Amino acid sequence: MDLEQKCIDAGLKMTGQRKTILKVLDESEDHPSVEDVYERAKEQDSSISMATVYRTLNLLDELELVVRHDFNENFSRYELNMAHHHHLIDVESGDVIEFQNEEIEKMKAEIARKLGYELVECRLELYGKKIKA
Amino acid sequence: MDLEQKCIDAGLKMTGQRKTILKVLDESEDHPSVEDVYERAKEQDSSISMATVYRTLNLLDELELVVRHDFNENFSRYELNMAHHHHLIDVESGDVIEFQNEEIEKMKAEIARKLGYELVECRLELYGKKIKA
DNA sequence: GTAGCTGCAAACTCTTTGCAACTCT
DNA sequence: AGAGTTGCAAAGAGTTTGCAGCTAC
Repeated sequence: MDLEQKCIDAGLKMTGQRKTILKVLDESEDHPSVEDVYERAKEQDSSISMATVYRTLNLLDELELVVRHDFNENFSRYELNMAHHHHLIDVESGDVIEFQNEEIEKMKAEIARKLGYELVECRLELYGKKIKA
Repeated sequence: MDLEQKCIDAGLKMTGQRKTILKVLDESEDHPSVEDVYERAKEQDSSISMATVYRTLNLLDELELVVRHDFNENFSRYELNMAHHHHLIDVESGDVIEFQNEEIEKMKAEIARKLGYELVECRLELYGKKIKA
């Protein structure tokens, strides 16, 4: 099921601006900031406003179609909520690498359970320096 | 308290305000926001200003005497940089529980290494719901 | 037709900063 | 004495919101 359909199912109107923003997110291979999304959306629809980008990203976040990140910056970054994964941030270049690890997933749930909690969500971010070959 | 000594060693002047803020941090068992630190510091020195609290926390962060957190809120929380640990945040009450896990520590470093990185830092936060007994 | 959406600008929140006065060393 | 620190108020950055007009359904 595609993104637009999920929005419609959630009761959202499929306006041109929303289509544009969804397209931008879908085409982004990185983790764009709100500003980034705004810039990219403007290329396709120059009348789009920052307020709409904020409102739309907040809606998508509530619907959990998008994941909001905060990589120790003073603004948010977004990405589509696809396969569950974590991030390694290159402290020198700012590059973001995605990874998954089954063992860690199990361990997280296990730790939460031992503390008397059911794991709802989690953030794991590694910050590293590239090893020179 | 060798916190003060560490600050002096770093070349900071030990002003009354800084002593107060260090004391507040040392006595806090939670993860106070800047506002919290300010309120608690004001109880001991009513003339202290928000600007000084911000400036001091930023300095302590640079000296790595303090760790800045951002638990998906739109403001920062701080705690003294003591033993390395992670946090489980109760999504219903906002309570923060600290934990450590050797196995996860090893795995983190291992994952980073496999991706060609030397682990410099890391954030692991679990968000959970209390399991009713 | 109307509930919901949009752009604009103003407002808000958290944080930083310029400046003149003050204080630790 | 002098460099560093402070409080104040103003400025900044990121984000939210009230409103009047517009649009998808």
